[in-house]
Amino acid sequence: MNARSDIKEIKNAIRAVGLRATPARVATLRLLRQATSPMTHGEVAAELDENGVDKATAFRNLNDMADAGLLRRAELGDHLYRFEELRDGEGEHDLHPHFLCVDCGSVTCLEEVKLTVGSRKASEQVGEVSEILLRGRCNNCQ
Amino acid sequence: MNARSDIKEIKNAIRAVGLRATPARVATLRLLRQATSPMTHGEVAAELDENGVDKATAFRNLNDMADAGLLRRAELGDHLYRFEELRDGEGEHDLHPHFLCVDCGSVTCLEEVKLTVGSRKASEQVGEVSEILLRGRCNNCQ
DNA sequence: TAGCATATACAATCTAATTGCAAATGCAAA
DNA sequence: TTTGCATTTGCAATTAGATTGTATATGCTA
Ligand SMILES: [Mn+2]
Ligand SMILES: [Mn+2]
Ligand SMILES: [Zn+2]
Ligand SMILES: [Zn+2]
Repeated sequence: MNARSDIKEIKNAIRAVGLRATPARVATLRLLRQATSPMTHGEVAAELDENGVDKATAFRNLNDMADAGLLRRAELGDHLYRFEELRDGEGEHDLHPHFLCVDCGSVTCLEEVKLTVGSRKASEQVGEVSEILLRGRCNNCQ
Repeated sequence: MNARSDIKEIKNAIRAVGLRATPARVATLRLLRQATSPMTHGEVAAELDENGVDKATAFRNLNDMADAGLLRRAELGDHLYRFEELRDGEGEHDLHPHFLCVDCGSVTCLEEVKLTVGSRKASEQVGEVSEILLRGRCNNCQ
């Protein structure tokens, strides 16, 4: 509810995956929880810079938390990494798709998007699909 | 049929989009026509390097031919650009999806993959989808 | 609260991609 | 065929995102 208990919860989440709950990591996860779409390393690093956190530290923390299974590191086809917290119970599989606007770079999480049965069969002949990405132009950019 | 007439045809294709048919460009398009999947800038540049073509030239040519509508510059979510010749009549829209193996980086062109009707509706609320990308692990990498 | 593995700051490094510019060249017009 | 000139090229420098090395600082457990 309040900021104090939020931070408690954030520290717990970080420790639960075997990492130390440092100020930089708490600030990172708090940022990502406030965000409505995945944030780039640059965006996260810029925010944490105001707290005196180095960008190498910011990036290492994002990668480490992703490796630990707390975050998802998404590559959306614009040569930037983006990070979002994994929903409770969302594993490496059943990751939700994203939409990236190639004009403005905005990202939308798409919970319900799926392939047709035929498409799923066709793609499974090639390999095991773990991620679906849509690209195009968002409504603001039409 | 033979190499001679192939090269004629390649030169024609390059000139048809308003560009000069230089040796570097002919070699580039010939490479892409032989390839079975889109090639990265690095792959193209490495081949052309043997002909004494500079990588900046290779990249400029790939970008210029893509801007001219002769090639497609695809971003498949691994921070590399890949290039493939546009099929005859394949415009900016109706581009076929790709599958990228996150392990070995291999790419497969998927002609038939589509979204379910519901998914298409859901994604159109966000914007106009022009590209679909699947990521996962190919059969070789399971 | 002491000990130590983990995490941090700061600087250096890596790779893909791009740019500036003078010299070279494709090609259309003469 | 030759000429004129815009386009293209080679080469070197640069940019930007991401990563790494390392000495110091700190979270956390005992
Ligand atoms: Mn998301
Ligand atoms: Mn393709
Ligand atoms: Zn947009
Ligand atoms: Zn593979």
